[in-house]
Amino acid sequence: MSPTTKAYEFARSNCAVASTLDIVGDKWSLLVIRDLLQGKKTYSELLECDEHIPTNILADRLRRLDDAGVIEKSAYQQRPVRFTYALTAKGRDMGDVLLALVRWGRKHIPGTQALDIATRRLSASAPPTARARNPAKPRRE
Amino acid sequence: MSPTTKAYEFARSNCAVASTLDIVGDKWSLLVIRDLLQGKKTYSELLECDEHIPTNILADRLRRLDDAGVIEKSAYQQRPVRFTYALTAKGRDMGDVLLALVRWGRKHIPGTQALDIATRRLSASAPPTARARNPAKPRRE
DNA sequence: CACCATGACTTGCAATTTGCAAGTGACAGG
DNA sequence: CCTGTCACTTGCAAATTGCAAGTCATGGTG
Repeated sequence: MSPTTKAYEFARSNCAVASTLDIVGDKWSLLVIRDLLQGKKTYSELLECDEHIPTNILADRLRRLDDAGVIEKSAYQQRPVRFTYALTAKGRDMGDVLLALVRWGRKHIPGTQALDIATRRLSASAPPTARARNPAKPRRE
Repeated sequence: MSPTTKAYEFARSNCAVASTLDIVGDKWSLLVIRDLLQGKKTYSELLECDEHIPTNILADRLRRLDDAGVIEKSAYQQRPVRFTYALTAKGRDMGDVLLALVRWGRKHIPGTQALDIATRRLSASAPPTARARNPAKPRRE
């Protein structure tokens, strides 16, 4: 078996939040879902995200999300075989989580941008986030 | 300085989702916020969650969340000094993210329970989650 | 045919981060 | 003095990340 991850095999508790985090609770999964929601389809497109996801991590996350039934992998051509990744209905429902994250980020982290899809649905809320004082702690030494 | 974490020092991109995940994008942070939202206040109360958070991880997450301005630590008594942790307004706004996660979990992961607060706000949606077939992959060998 | 190019990954490996167990420091009570 | 509680810290081994480089199938070009 691959040396990359075998974790998330069973739930930490029956709490809906904890169980959901068992699936997408890491720094990358939701970004992959974000990109798929925005129309990216292939491995190489997903690899080019602004956050520079490492290729082995992307392969691992796609595997996990596929296992969890959040996305679906399918070949769109043979010779040479090439794949497409797409969200399932289950995955598309993550859109609400993404939207909540965007709203929070736009409201509390100065200088952050919304997603294209989110922008359309966010319409009137919050101006272009005026770069200003961030109420974060002065950093403990 | 402590050997526990120094990461999350700068944003991976200006995307609101990515920036928010830089703060709460791990398996534990949102569970701590969940518990604070549900009324837990002290370190030892937080330590007793169903998911068994390791004590060093809890200490680290509280430090991070405090640095990020999501929670606030304050002494509620001297001699001996004892602390209370509470969400700031910024932290309370994470409630929407939690709610989205609960809704997704309840809808797509059989056998999961909602939070107390969420239950009140979730009222009519979805029955007590009828334990049934989970459309997850049959596990690649 | 030789050579370069894609697309989609895998492998190696060092640097972080987890997770578990045990230890510490400041008191309070008996 | 001994035991207990709260709030953490330390030590490590094990798991996960992140970076660079390699692989494999096939297609195109000269």
